[in-house]
Amino acid sequence: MGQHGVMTDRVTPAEIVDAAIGLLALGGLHALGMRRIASELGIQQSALYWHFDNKQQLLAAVADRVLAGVEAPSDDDRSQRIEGLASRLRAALLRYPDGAELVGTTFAFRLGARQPFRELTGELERAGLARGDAEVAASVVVHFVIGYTTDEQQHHQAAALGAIDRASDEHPWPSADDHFTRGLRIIIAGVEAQIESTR
Amino acid sequence: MGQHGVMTDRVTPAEIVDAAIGLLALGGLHALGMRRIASELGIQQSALYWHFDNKQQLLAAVADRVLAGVEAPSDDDRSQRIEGLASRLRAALLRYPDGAELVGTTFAFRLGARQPFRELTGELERAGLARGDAEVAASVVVHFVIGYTTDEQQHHQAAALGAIDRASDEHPWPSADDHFTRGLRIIIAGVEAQIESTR
DNA sequence: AGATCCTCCTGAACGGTGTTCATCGAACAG
DNA sequence: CTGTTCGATGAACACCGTTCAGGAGGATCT
Repeated sequence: MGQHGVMTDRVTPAEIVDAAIGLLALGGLHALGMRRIASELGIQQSALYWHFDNKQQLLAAVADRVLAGVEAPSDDDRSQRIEGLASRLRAALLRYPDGAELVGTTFAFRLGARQPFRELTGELERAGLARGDAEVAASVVVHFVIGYTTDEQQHHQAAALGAIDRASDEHPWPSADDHFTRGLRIIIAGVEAQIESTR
Repeated sequence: MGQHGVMTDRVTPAEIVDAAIGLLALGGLHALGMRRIASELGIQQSALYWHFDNKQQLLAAVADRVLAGVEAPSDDDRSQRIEGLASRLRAALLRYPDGAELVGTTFAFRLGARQPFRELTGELERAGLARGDAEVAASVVVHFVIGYTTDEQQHHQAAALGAIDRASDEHPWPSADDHFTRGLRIIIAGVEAQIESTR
């Protein structure tokens, strides 16, 4: 009835995700190769394929970890709950380089990263929207958050990698958070209007 | 004063983009490798680097071609012009496999694909929004169109590649266009509300 | 106790990828 | 005819994700 013996040197999926998160923090998606992850664990790359079917599924597990703990604040005002959830989602994406792109790809492939979308959908159903309408509205919010943040991170990294004209830059760059919040509020106004109209 | 002699076999950037577009139509982004493009032209891969600094810039030229001719319809109603522009943008992205992802990456890198964004911004400025507000609102629209369509195309191709549960699918799949339009109208309602409030 | 099974990993290989660089031919200018 | 510049070659470099036969070792069964 062993379950485990002592069994050091063996590796669990959770440890693999830990190592991957560490590399993501240091070098972004570029550093997240199978060989790099494996060598971080003192393991052969091919060993990873015993725990995950392919790289995409490993990345999906990483994306889920990036989003762990993202949930709506318990505010009295519904708009504030939605805005809070979107802002926390954005903050989670910004915590790691390429976080937004990673989550975006995983979300599009339907391999994970769907918890915030589901929470948003639930919130909107509770507000009186039909299931389908709630999903549509939630997808508007989620696509904006992911898309805007991907854009911002990719531009940021491209600029850091040199060779970008600071002069001809369209976003002169203190105001990314402000732009994001203003865009988000436009969306929320539209959502609230629809809730109003179906009530 | 030669300009050109006869000069067959030599290749222009436009011809390279033509070949790339052809491959994109057949096999999506996966088929868009430097070797594939070069061999389509009967050329060595390394020759492409004389015309483009790197693959990203070549892809940016392809993305601009994908978006060629996307412009707002001349409708009396401003909301209809915005909705029409967004729908035409979406149609252009859907014309090629991976079109949305290609344009999204190019847009984020600021290497091209910005014409619809600029047109949208102009439209909103003409409606009375300040420059910054117009850009924010335009980015909400563009990010939704690109994000939603990327999602749709990626899911579509993942499903076509087998191994997806049709039963546990969250979008039961006749209604992608309808979902898109409904999401777009939520956004436009929010934008119109802001135009109203600043007038 | 020995034989078997199953879990987890190794080591090597396969077929790709984007990018660089020395070299070279052909076309043009003076 | 000489020199320069454009445009292309072909080989190499340093990676990448994925597959697969095999082996080590603990768990289970007889």
